[in-house]
Amino acid sequence: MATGRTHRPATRSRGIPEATVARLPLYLRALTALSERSVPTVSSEELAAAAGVNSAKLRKDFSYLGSYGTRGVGYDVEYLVYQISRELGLTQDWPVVIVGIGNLGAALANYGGFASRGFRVAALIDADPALTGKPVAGIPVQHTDDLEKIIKDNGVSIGVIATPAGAAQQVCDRLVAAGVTSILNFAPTVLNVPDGVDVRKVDLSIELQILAFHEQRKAGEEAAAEGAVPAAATRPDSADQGPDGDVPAVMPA
Amino acid sequence: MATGRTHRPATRSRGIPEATVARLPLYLRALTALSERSVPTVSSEELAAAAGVNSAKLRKDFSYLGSYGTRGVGYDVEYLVYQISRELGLTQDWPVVIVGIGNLGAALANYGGFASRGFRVAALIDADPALTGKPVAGIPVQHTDDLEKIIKDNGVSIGVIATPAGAAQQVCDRLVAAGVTSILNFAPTVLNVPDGVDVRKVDLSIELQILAFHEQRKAGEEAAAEGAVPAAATRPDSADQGPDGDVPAVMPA
DNA sequence: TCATGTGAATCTATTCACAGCC
DNA sequence: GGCTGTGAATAGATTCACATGA
Repeated sequence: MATGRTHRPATRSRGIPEATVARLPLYLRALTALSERSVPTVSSEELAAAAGVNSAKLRKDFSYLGSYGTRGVGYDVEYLVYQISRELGLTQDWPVVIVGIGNLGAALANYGGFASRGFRVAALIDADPALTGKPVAGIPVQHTDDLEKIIKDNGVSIGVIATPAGAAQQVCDRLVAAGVTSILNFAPTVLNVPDGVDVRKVDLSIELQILAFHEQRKAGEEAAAEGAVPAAATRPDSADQGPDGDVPAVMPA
Repeated sequence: MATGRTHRPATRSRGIPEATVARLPLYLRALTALSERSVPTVSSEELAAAAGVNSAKLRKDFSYLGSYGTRGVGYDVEYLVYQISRELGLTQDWPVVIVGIGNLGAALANYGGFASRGFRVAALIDADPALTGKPVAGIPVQHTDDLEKIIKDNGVSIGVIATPAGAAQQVCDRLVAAGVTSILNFAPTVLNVPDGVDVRKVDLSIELQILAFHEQRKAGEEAAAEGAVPAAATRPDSADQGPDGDVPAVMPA
């Protein structure tokens, strides 16, 4: 543990940039891997490589947390793991509910990453009475009717929405009314929430569309490198795909 | 379709900011919903509200695509749907493979959003021989051994990785070697890829950790508003969660 | 000597505010 | 009159480059 400081930088955690916060979990994961291999210290260069960022960015990020490194040496792995965990609030237990136990909800319930690092699946909730009582990942599914009670009894402040798009806003409203203040949304919808509630979204089709944009650009550049064809589809298989509206349900809940 | 322009702004699509690209799918979704309700035109204000952004940002975003609106009126819904689809490369067909058909892979295969909007699940691939031939979402799972052939036969350039963390880099390397140039990674690992290959990642535990950070801050501010307790856990249920290493497998593949 | 920590410079993104056009 | 389109202003993030201190 090397540097046994007392620390506590007074006006702590004030104004850590959002971009930095979003990278802390990445650093933490890389550090945890090092910790498991019993690596005692790591340089910004090495850690940055493991986390897939450049070292200047990493050092700047850490500078917002405090001076946790040793010049000429690097960072103490265990100490950093602890500091970042604390900064992220992972030294406490966060009960989480998952609403919508379809394919995706079940996958999330089974996801090992939940159990580790401070998160605990407190309950699974679904609107389908046929699912009520059935265990998924060892946890019996409860009915949506009891949502408010479940939230309150378990002191849940983080909710995961894995329902179809059509149900998401309604579920969201009920979660918020019951006291949830952070939501991870897997449904392909924009959620409206009051101030003070954080929403993060995970959207498969958005990610794919972003990739498609870059793919198209690559194809266009190849063509440009050869010559001609200024602004049209370049791939031979360019076809007009079926109609189909968007707003696809994630899965039946 | 209102404005029947010829368009094609010469040096098109040059330098659309990444942040704008990431929002285009959002606009497209909102526009598609309007289109289904047969709404003919929409103002930046209305569309921005539907997409969950502010109108200045939306107008600026659209300005990178060209001048597709009408002053004093707004935007023609159908026309914009087409322009954004084209910009994103969704007027062509993108065959996609999913590697790792566990809980999550199956959820993705069943996800309706794939089929719509230009993406087609060309193949499902898994390393488990017991799965080979079994249909998931109506598509028979193929064995990893045939990965290269599958990629080439189908002209796949976009791959989705839903394997455990330990297998992800290896799968990634094979996909890239076989010609895939865009990867959507659900495994909790940093993937190393050569230049010219795009990777986007979807990471549940990172999202949760970011939410936990903000939750903790909220709790801290509440406490501060009352007085005292400068920098410690505030929740009554603050507990030191079990040890457990990170790097959790998404599911068996 | 070596790698951190950080001001300064740069690049990117957002917001403002209004000219331009329907 | 009303809404788009966009320069200019601001805010935020990244990168540079080096002083600082173990």
